[in-house]
Amino acid sequence: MSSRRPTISDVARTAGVSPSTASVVFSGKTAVSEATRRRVLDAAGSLGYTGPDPRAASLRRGRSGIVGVVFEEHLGAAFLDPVKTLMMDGLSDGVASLGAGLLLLRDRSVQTGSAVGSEPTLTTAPLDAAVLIGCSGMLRESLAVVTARGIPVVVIEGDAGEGIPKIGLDNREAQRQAASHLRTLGHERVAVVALPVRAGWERGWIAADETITVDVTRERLAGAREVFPDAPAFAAAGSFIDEGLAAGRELFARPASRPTAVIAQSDLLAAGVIRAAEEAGLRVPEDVSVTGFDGVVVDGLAPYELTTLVQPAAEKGRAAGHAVAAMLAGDTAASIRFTCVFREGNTTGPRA
Amino acid sequence: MSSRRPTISDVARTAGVSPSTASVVFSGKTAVSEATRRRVLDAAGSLGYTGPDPRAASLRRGRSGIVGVVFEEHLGAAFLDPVKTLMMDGLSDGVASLGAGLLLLRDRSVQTGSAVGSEPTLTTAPLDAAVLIGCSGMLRESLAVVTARGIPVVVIEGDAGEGIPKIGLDNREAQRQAASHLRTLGHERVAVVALPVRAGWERGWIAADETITVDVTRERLAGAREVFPDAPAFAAAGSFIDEGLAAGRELFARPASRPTAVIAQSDLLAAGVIRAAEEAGLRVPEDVSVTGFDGVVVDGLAPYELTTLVQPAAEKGRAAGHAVAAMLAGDTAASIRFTCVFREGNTTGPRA
DNA sequence: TTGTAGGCGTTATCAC
DNA sequence: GTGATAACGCCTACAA
Repeated sequence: MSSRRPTISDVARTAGVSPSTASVVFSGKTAVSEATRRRVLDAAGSLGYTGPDPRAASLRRGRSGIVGVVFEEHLGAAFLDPVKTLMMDGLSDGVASLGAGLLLLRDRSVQTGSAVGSEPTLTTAPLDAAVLIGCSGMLRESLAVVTARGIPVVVIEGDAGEGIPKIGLDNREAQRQAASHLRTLGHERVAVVALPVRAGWERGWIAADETITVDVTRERLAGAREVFPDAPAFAAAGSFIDEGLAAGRELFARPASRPTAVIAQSDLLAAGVIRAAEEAGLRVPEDVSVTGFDGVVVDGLAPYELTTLVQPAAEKGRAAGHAVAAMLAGDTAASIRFTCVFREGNTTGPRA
Repeated sequence: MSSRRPTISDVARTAGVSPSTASVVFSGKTAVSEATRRRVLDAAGSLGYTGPDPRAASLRRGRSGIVGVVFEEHLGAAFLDPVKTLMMDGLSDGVASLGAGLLLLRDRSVQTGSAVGSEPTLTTAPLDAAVLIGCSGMLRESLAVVTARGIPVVVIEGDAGEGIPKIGLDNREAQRQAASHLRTLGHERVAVVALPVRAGWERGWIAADETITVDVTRERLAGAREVFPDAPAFAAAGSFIDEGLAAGRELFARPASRPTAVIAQSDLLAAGVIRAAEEAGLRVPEDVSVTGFDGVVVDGLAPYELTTLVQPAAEKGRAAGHAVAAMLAGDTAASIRFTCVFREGNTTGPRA
């Protein structure tokens, strides 16, 4: 009935060896005679010692074995986004080689209204490294925190500036391909349904492109604008079917100005736009063509197969994991830019 | 160009105060005169000190602010399961009040083939508490590790035995309802498409019910058997549409023995079974009725609305979070059993 | 309000 | 192969 949990010293004492020897038995860093080893293990067993306290070990080692994954949004929202889901999958693979675990974190700036200092964050979590995801303006802030702490950082889909490895896509070029495809089909009145313009954005028309702080949104829009310089753009509040639906309703509201094609910046948005079209009595692709982005499987899109850009989401995560591992090993990690693959489905067709 | 990161002592020295005073400035545990406070903060700024090292702080405090979430499967698979996704959402809410973050962990027993001791696990992660999810046989092992470490633990969907709070569903009773519904419709030849029987299970017919180590699977099957004692059961290798498809093909292979109704233990499996039915030229629900379980939105199920049991997935997560918080506060947490709601869709109908 | 002292549990280093 | 020693960086009684 000891009042506290046994420590490695207790074990060592019981086994009749020094603490350092006992430590070595558990870490395996140095050879130990089989006899000693046995005695230590037995002592541990009889004392109910289950191994070194990770807190103490990580203080001593300077490593916690934890990689933070910073999401801008509410975690639930992150899980609901199929692209992020795939990325996490790859990321968990990527850091596994490192022997690290993933700690889910929300961005600081999102933690409004919560009790001061109670949240465990970028500032207070015992991280070996951090991966910032799907970033934007928030990025600057989180990045500042992390770099100030001297923690290696990798950014996925966002620009972090000098010396920060970033894993991204050829967003602009890819989106341009989709736009070209539409132009080839004869479309001229094209509208864009964009991802959020910045954190906390409410949906609405994008007035000035310069106000866009989210890199992905800006780049994809730029790609579309290369082909259709005057295409109006309506930004959603997030990558959800419902947001696409709302945006679509807006686009199809006035028959006179209705576009013959819509470039959605994500598959989920595209799915919503298609629903809005159906709602408005428009056929896809006969009356209106729709393109997506991501190449993920979408809910209830049944008869349709989106014309979209397939991105290697899981690969991005894996690459980020490897980059982190490299940095932790003292190497420098290079930025990587993945390429999207255009895939034609049945949601685009010749202009009516 | 100091060779190492500044510590709180460095800051204190620079500010001309004692380390403890500096510490207090950062923790806010005690009042500090505005002047001292300023000086300390200034010193910190000039030294590039970004706050207490979490590793040291957590050693000292005995708390890391991290709650482990243990998945049996590959993390990616967990993310692909909508039920788990919802649960994580609720869980992240639930522990937020605690000021803790979620560390994603894979179960020990699943880590086959990886380098020995390199993985950060239940054994080595600095956890304040753990939540075991969607458990089964693995549970015993993980549980042993965690309890041996003296870490508070909560189990979602699984039996952990004495004194371990568990968050679950009325699986058996709920599944019995669906079965009754089918019998009311006149069905007699009913088959069950079950969730995995144990970790690492390959799909196949369940020979003996006693071999089922996964609680959810066993309970739901028991519920179905209350109404259809002789219903054959085919267990999938996971809760995926493709698995349901494979199972369905098996069920519909021999016309002579084909069931008129299928009880699937998850909505995803049900969706797959429906596909298999279509493939076999069977109409749903005219030729074969199908019930699901979970009440989540399913991919491409378009014209169908599953007859299913809606479970409060997010609530379960939230409850687990609260339970963890309670235990950490020294209170005892009670087990909770949520109730599923039967929802009739258009995938069940009278026997042909 | 501020300072002093001691230890949280481990492990790296180096000598034996 | 084993042991003594010294941090790792912080926090919190308790004393002043």
